[in-house]
Amino acid sequence: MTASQSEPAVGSQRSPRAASIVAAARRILEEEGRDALTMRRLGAAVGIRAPSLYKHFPDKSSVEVALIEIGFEEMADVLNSATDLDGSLAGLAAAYRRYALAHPHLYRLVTSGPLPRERLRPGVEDRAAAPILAVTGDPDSARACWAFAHGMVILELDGRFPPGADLDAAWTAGIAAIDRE
Amino acid sequence: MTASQSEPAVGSQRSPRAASIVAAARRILEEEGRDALTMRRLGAAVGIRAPSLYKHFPDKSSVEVALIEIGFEEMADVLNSATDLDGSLAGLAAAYRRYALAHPHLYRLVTSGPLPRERLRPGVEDRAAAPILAVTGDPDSARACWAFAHGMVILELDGRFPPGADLDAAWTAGIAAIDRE
DNA sequence: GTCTATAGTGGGATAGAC
DNA sequence: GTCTATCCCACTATAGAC
Repeated sequence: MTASQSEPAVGSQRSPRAASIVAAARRILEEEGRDALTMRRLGAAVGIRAPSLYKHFPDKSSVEVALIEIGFEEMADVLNSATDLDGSLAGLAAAYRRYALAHPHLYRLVTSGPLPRERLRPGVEDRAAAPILAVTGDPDSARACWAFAHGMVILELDGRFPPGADLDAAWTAGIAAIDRE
Repeated sequence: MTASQSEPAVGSQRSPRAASIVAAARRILEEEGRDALTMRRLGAAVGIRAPSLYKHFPDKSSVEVALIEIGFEEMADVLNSATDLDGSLAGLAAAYRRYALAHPHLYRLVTSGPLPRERLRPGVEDRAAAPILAVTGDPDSARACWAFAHGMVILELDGRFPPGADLDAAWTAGIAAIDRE
């Protein structure tokens, strides 16, 4: 603990300027999607020119990595809270879905495509996964459970279910199956 | 039936030139991924300049739509064959996974992001979904089942499971849960 | 730490000649 | 149906002045 002031754990260890850049990046991502997050757009959002951003971050992917870490941390918080309140698989699943639907573009950034694991702060990914493992018991069931939840969410976000589909019922059916374990 | 010769159902209703363009597009997609599929690259693969492609397709997305239709049709074939041979959920799931892993980039194109349903030949999507519905019985379970399978596949393709994860075991755990229904 | 200027790359698509 | 020439766009990133 070398920090001289209390501060949010998230985004850690950076200058205030860098923190405001990450905050702006998050705003752009969440409001307009991943393609809208460009260095020009990000510079404009924070009030400087794109090239100046490179004084704070070595490249664009470093900004994205910061966002991915935030997403994992928030997911960990959300799932831990759900477990504390409820303890049921259904409660955990509902919390997972709620977070993903509330932050679709951040969820996508965190869960889709290759993950630069070596650039993440250690343990960040595991802390988000822990609540699922805790409720299912074994790792294989946890992975199956996560795959189900991720599949449901990403198909919903992508509009892949038929227009009239009852997704609550599909979630319930899936959870019931797992729970019968 | 107005066709005067026997022909593969796939890619249908187009000039031979257009068919060869789609074939080349598929090759590029499968071998190098979606980003590699550009009009310049596609023209080169088929031996003409990019602008000439626009005599055969109105735009790039039309080529992609043709590929999506092919993907759906092949998936329908694969799942129907699995059902005919076996009839078990496990057999169906294995066929689903096998096809996706054999054609990762095509699978992604078909199942990820927004789907231009109105541009697809009618029924193409439903025919791929039918075998899953047939084995699960009700639509809610079918959607849960599909979400599980898609989640497992896409997380595997994206390298999202931990390096040592036993994915066969995770599949088995998920299928066992659904089967206990 | 900010700027301007710019390099370098690549993309989709159109016009008009042949 | 193919070509050349070209437009217009957008992006990441760097150089060098201030």
